[in-house]
Amino acid sequence: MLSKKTKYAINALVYIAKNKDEQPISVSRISEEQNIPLKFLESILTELKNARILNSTKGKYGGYSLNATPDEIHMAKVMRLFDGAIALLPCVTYEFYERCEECVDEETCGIRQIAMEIRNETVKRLKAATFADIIKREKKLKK
Amino acid sequence: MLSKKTKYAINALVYIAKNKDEQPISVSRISEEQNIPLKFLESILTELKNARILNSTKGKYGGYSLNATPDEIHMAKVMRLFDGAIALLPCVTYEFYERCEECVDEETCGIRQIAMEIRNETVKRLKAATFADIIKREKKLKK
DNA sequence: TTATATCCTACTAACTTGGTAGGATAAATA
DNA sequence: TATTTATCCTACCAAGTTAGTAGGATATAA
Repeated sequence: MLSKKTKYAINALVYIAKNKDEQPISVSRISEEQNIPLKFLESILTELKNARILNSTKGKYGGYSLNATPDEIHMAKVMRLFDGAIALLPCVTYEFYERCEECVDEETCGIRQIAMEIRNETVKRLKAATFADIIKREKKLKK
Repeated sequence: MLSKKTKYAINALVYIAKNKDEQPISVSRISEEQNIPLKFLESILTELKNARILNSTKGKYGGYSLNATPDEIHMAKVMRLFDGAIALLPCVTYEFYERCEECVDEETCGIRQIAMEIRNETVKRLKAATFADIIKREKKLKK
């Protein structure tokens, strides 16, 4: 399950991407429009900025803007940032690899292969889910 | 990520399935062979029994045995029992459905479709991952 | 100088995870 | 029938995570 943090981040990013003509957009505006607690959202956007997914400008009329085009940012990136590994087992993750403590022998583990197949399929789809794609899907559904 | 509980459960079930000629198998034997804390394993096997995945026989020479053939029990069942929903969003799970609080409009949500596609693919693979299949894979890897 | 932004540090309540402790109950066998 | 060896059942607990809140420092446009 995605954490609230990840879901808030995705909603905020979709909102910023949709309103790209009015960037930068302030935290308070996003908070009101998307119903996300202000202070919590603040910390989320700071993390997105530190991960170079967003840019920030301080001071009056400041706020956040995308640091790339919507087709360059995808769900896998956001999920990894806030929730960590995507895979079912730590021994099949690429960016967060760790041995499975419960595992007697990684090489002959019967569920490792299965977890790897699921991971590959899932990551492929999450990388295809760019914010451009998400917005396209929303528009299609609204018709 | 799978919880330790789920991983212990899978390891215990694989062990019981592999040694089906010696059933019932006691908690203490599984605990020693698979390096799972005794009391914790006890509670796990009780849950598996309540879910009718295992049978138990009390008293001397008692223990646990499978309540079905290894090709009838799969990973999806065990994961749902201990970790709950498999999907990324509560609004696309079949057995644990809930509205997404953060969602403004479920019908036009751009990430719901994506989550549903991933869920379908993942569940399909987890249902194919029966204990017969897991053991087959292990044997193949040991060669 | 003032209004309005982000930035930064610290705290916290509630929940989940990964266990442990201790005894009640049931059945096989001597 | 007593003993041994299982499961069954209730209660507890430490550590970590999640979803926030509080309060002020800092930067910038007008």
